[in-house]
Amino acid sequence: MNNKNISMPRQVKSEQTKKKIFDAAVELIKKHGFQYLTIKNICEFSGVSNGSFYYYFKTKDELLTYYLSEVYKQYVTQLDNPKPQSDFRKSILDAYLFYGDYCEKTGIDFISSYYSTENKALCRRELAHKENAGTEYTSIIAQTAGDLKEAKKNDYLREEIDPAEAAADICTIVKGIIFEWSLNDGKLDLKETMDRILMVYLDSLASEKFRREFICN
Amino acid sequence: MNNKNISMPRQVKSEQTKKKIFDAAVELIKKHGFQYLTIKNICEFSGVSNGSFYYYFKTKDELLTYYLSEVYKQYVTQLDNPKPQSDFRKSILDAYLFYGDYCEKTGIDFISSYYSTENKALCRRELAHKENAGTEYTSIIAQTAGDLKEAKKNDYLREEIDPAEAAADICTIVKGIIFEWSLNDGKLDLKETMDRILMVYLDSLASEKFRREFICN
Amino acid sequence: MNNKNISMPRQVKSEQTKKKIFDAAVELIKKHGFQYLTIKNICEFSGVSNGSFYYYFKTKDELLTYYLSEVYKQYVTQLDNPKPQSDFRKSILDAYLFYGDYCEKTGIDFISSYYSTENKALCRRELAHKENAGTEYTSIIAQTAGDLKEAKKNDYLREEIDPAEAAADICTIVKGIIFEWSLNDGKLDLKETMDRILMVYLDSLASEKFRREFICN
Amino acid sequence: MNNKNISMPRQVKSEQTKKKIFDAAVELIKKHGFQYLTIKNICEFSGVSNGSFYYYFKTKDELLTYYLSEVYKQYVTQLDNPKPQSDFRKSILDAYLFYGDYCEKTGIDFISSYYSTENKALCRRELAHKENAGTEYTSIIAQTAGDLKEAKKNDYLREEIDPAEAAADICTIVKGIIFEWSLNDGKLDLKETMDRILMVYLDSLASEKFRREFICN
DNA sequence: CATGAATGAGGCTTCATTCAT
DNA sequence: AATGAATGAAGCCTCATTCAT
Repeated sequence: MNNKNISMPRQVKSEQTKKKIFDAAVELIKKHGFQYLTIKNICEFSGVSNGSFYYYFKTKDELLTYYLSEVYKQYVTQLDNPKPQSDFRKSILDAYLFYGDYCEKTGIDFISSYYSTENKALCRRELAHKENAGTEYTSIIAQTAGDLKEAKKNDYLREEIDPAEAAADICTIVKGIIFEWSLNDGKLDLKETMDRILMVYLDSLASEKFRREFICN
Repeated sequence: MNNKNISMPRQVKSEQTKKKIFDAAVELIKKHGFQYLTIKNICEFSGVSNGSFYYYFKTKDELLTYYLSEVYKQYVTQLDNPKPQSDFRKSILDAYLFYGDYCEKTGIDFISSYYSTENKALCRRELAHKENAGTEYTSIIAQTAGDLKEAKKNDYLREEIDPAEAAADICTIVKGIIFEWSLNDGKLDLKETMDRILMVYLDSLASEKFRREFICN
Repeated sequence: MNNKNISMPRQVKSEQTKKKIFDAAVELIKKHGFQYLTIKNICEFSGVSNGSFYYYFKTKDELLTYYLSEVYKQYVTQLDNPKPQSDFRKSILDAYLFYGDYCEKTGIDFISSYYSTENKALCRRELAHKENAGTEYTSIIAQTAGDLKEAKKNDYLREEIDPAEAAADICTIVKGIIFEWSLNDGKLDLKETMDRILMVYLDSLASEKFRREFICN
Repeated sequence: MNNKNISMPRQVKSEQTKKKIFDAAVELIKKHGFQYLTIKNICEFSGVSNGSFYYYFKTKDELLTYYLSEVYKQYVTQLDNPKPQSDFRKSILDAYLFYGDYCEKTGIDFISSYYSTENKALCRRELAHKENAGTEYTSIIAQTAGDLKEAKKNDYLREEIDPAEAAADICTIVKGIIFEWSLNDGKLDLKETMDRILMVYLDSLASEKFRREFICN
């Protein structure tokens, strides 16, 4: 088909096929929703045979898992450059705004289908037992927890706040926001809503000391 | 079959059959989840024939629509008695704890299936245009908004807070909590999580005046 | 299709459909072997839709179970007239010769396919746990055991022989004979072989008293 | 990969690969049964590529054919040392108990799969016409027949018994036992059952003279 | 010799829906 | 009103085999 065929090493071509399958799946969900994500459709759409699909993915679920890891990789890559910030609220908010950005780019349709209560990939408890744990959320939660611990060390957090728990709770809130965004078919400013809700919540975590230093009055 | 058949007016018996189907559907979802809600199962469970099902409901979707409106009716009935409270936080929290209670009683399986991004019944925007608008949430949001407006009137809310918007945001947060609860298959203390997250958020809405009067130090 | 269609009651037609499926399955095995017994083939061959197959049989295995019960019914019917015999050897032999006859009529091809170690329908242990236990063998074994018990009561059996166990062992031997018959594609006189082997075995069960009365010298 | 590659003649390495495939197949059947014997599994288990498999075996069936001849070779080797015994019953029983032992060691799964009416390797009639005639059974039958002939020469057998036929019949009975053992997934004491059934049968072959000399009373 | 990507027919099962009775 | 037999598209997955490299 293309001029690369001549010299393309096997490995590269193989990866391309897997990518074709993956891309087809993403497109299919974006355009038609989760319920259209059938093996047959994936194969037709990607121009790959049924057998090939199962050559690359042992099962349909494995495709989803693969999706997660890919998202995670991309996420981590862009996140490599940490931006140390003194205001823990900003730092946390930024992380989630980045994720919100990703959601918007991925498209409302895909995210909408992806946010199913049956999609255990969204649930850290389930994934905790698997080796390939580490989804978008586990990563962000870890970062958030780090930020909160740092803040606590500096007495910027109210005493009774447990950084780890609060990090998980923030994640839960974000799920609510994205769920709502999906319900409203994107007719909701995702990042603005995140900003508003999270800021109210995060403000509440701050200690008096933090208030004096950062919020002034 | 039974002696009631003789004297029962047609219409009544008809309604009864419809109810049998409906009840079976509810039970089925509660006990086994949405994915078990097949026509065959409904018929077996309700003791009604396949053909009868399609006499009362043109399609499976029609049953679901009917289901939603019925659940809502029952819910509203129980909510009629409002309990005025001076601490807006408690008032709002109570409303949602009541809802959490309802969720727990309804069962994780049903709720889990119900919380789909495709279930527009959860989305106020969509329903605003329909006659049967007003789901569980529109009701609680309205109440919450009322509470917040009342609070604002008494200067218990920070100036920049918009009661209506905050009410909606709280609802979004709650969705996140229930979504998380579903993802974790109920292995999460729903009401405790609500309490924890909402209290942090609601605290943040309160004005200095409110703090002095209710939180003391 | 046929003139019966007009007045044929539902129930009858339903049974006919089930029979069509069943007959198709039997024919298919006879003509092409077990490996051709696929749902698709059954449906095409019987002119019944895929859905109908699953309306009558929950699963492919259920079809086989059904086969067993049918065989059993026929068997029992023909066996209704018991023939009391003083020589337990003859009585037992007759029962198995009858079964051998049935096998021959059913056809070597079907029996050959049917006698698979994977066909748990042939295994009494497995069936013992099911309600619909009672296959061809359980019935014959029961009868044989009865004959042997009766013989023992009359001191026609050697002391150390356990009637129940011996009945089961005879059944095992018969399986061996039919297996061999199948291996040889029927080029083996089934009933003669049964006669020869079983007689040797049964002779050995007899007591001295039996020998004196029945075998003379 | 390893240093042996350098000096190993091509042919040897070739044979090694074929052996690896073969060994993997044997192991696979022993451990997981015939239904696990897929090309994919063989390749994964043997560490040989899919393509290599088809280099050495034109088809899956060719592997099975190869398998049969190999197993037979090994079996015969172990049987070379005959043990002369005066009691023909013991001699024959021992031979089959040895075979039973072999079956147990080979594993219920393989034997279960192997005992198919389609496996003509089990049928002496078929094999008589082929070059590679002589399976496990032809060997044991020959030995048994020899034992019986010897017994007949000494007047230890009832007159009407045909040694060759009886030898074949014993083999048939054993097939029945192994078939039953397979049906019961090995939950049957194979050798005990062999002992019990064969002894009853063999007893019946014995002449009065034999009884007087060996069984005493 | 060796590799492994690619194929596609075929297997079993589920399910919403239609329609004659 | 009620029944239940009949339908067939669709779903996921397995597997022996081929072929370019």
